[in-house]
Amino acid sequence: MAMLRLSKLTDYAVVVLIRLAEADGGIVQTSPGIAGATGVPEPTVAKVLKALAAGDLVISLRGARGGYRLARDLDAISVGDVIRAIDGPIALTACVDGAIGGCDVQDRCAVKGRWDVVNHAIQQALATISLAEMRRAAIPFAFRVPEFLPAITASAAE
Amino acid sequence: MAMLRLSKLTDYAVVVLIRLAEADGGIVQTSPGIAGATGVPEPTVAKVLKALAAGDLVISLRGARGGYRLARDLDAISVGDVIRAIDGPIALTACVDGAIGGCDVQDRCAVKGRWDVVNHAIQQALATISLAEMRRAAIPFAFRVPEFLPAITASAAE
DNA sequence: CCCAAACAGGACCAATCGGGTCCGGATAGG
DNA sequence: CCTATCCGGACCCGATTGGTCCTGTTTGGG
Repeated sequence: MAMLRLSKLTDYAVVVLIRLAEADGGIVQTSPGIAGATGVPEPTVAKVLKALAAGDLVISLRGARGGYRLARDLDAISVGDVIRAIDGPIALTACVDGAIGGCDVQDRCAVKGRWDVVNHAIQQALATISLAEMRRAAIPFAFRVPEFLPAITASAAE
Repeated sequence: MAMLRLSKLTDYAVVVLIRLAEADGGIVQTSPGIAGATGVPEPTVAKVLKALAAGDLVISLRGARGGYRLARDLDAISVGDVIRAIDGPIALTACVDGAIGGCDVQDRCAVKGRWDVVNHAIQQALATISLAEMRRAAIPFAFRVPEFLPAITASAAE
């Protein structure tokens, strides 16, 4: 029903990353700790953290007293980075240029590289928004105003 | 694997719409006719056409000698329109502001309206690109080289 | 020196969703 | 009046995702 399937895992990733930022300063946090603080199930948190670590968005400290730490400031992490770390590379259909196989109507298919343009526009839009902006846009429940987006309209204009 | 799941049905929709435009001028085309011309299975074409008609992108003429006709010029149809007609409203997760129910951690969920910002940016990007532009970016079968798409990088970059 | 805590990296299962097909009903032309 | 064609469902199958678990491996503390 929705096209922007960021899969809910990505949503959790944002929650986890912001939680990680709120108690930053080099302080490592464990998976169960973050799970308890965010309400996300522990195994899921662990899975998300692993993907985030593989994408170099967080640093993992192994062993006892280990945990996770932000690799970069939230300002340096874009939404596209998170999506790419969780859901893999951002591509449109199976019909995109790098597709392996599956499009059975390739002979007639008139949309070979067509979506690349759209793809590029999306990626640029995603690269524009940082997690810091998303945290800023998150209103602590009480002050939420439906259509209030100060930062983006100016910066994402082009 | 891919986040921009425009589901392939949307891809077909673009093919069908462009096919519809190539023989426009008030000439109605039948589902099997379009299917034969594009290589897309007939039932799928019919399904796509229905969704397109429901989204007011094409006009359906019922009865014998009936068929489909473009409702607007390709220049007036954006990619977002097509996606919205096929995949429904463009939303990110089930966690978006208008979600009915499903997010079980709503109490702790710190990303209430956060994705709306990203969502808006995406929609704006999709509204910018028209089908006419996508047709322009398509290579007419002859210049198509399997692994090598020289024309796109040059012509679409502009 | 040994044990506990915590990450790594898989495999694995269940459920949801999308892709695709088909059928009866309505409608308009011949 | 008959036929061709669209309409609007329901329906099934496959794929993908969400979520869980288990077995190492590493590191700090007793």
